[in-house]
Amino acid sequence: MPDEKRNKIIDCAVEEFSQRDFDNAKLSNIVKNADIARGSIYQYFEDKMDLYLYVIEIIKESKMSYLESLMSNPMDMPFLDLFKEMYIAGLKFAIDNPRYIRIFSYLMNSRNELYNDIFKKNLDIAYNLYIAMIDKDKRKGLIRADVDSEVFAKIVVDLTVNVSVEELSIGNENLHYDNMLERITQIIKIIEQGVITR
Amino acid sequence: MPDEKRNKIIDCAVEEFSQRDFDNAKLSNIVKNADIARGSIYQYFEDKMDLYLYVIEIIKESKMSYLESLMSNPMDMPFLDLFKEMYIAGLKFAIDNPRYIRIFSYLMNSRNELYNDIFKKNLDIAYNLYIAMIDKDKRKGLIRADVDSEVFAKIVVDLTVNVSVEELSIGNENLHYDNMLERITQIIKIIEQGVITR
DNA sequence: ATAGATTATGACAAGCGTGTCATAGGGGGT
DNA sequence: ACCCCCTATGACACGCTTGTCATAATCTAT
Repeated sequence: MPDEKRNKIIDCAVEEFSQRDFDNAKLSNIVKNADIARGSIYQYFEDKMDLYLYVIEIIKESKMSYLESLMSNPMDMPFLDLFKEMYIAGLKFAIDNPRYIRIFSYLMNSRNELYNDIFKKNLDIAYNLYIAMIDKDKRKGLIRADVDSEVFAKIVVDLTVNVSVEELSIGNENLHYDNMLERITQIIKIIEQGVITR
Repeated sequence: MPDEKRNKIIDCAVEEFSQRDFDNAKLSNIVKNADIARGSIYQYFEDKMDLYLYVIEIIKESKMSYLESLMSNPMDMPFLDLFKEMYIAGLKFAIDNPRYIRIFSYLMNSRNELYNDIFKKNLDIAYNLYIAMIDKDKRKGLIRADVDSEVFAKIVVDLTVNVSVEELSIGNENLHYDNMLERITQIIKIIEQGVITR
């Protein structure tokens, strides 16, 4: 399990899976870049899928570390504050780990069972958490009672999902922290106040 | 070019491409379902990609027919009215053509050159049109001047893109017109008025 | 130094896909 | 009835991939 070589394999796997989706990623490229024999990979991993899942696990853990501080007690802050913090955390993660984002992007877009296992589940959890928080804010009088909680939560989920993935996968180079911070501020302003003249 | 058989091929191609992305779609399945010989397909189409692009073209035309009435003079109506109409048109298209939606979904998520050619270009056009319309509404006093036009346009594009694709690709069966109409009404309400207590 | 166990290697088998092509089949005109 | 042209056919060549496995190299313990 522990190994210098293992890490090289994983690094090259991350590189390959960030350039091609699972089906199109080639073990041959990975072994070539890692400078090992084809057979060696099977010393460390069951098969291609096993290697892939290992990479996914690493990414999930990394992403979690960015969100940890927020998730400790999410119900303590107003929903829109949490949204902003999560957006920013996701942004930092994306900036720090562009390869991870591309891998997630491919996975998210594959829409197969894997997607459901890894993503959909978490999005549903977030969606339901959001609804609960929105309802709490309604009771506190922070959010208007006539706003549809589910629709609002869905909008937020949609926007969150699109953040990093879209920016990076299009090969956008102007993903700078300050630009993005300005953008999330504007998004939240629109969500808070709406767009029409009052 | 004109043929009964050609239509059968196309129908089976639509079926196959709606179940698998381009790479995973198999010509073998198409010819099997169309009940023709493998070689026959090459009588009508250059290769797999040629067939695919033909299908994409059909879908684009179909989608256009749903949007046509709206696009005649889009600048005549307030932006949010146009957004609502487009959302509804997209919805009708999705309900009428679930297979087309899945094909588009796969393409949209592939994020390769093809995506850029077929999708990105159109989204950029829409995005810029939206910005122009938002600015016009600002001048008319319908939309507040302090709203960031680009961010607003981007939110709308994001939401529009996600409509049909997301609903259908997740295999959602509760994509009913009335539900969706209610939803877009709520979305627009949030965008118009915001969510915070005033 | 040596035996034995563990790990590395890369040629190769097996599978699966597309696109081809020699051959067969079908009209329509004479 | 015959010929000719055009379309249909499906076996097959070719390419590309993953995972295997006999063999070689390396390490470890005595």
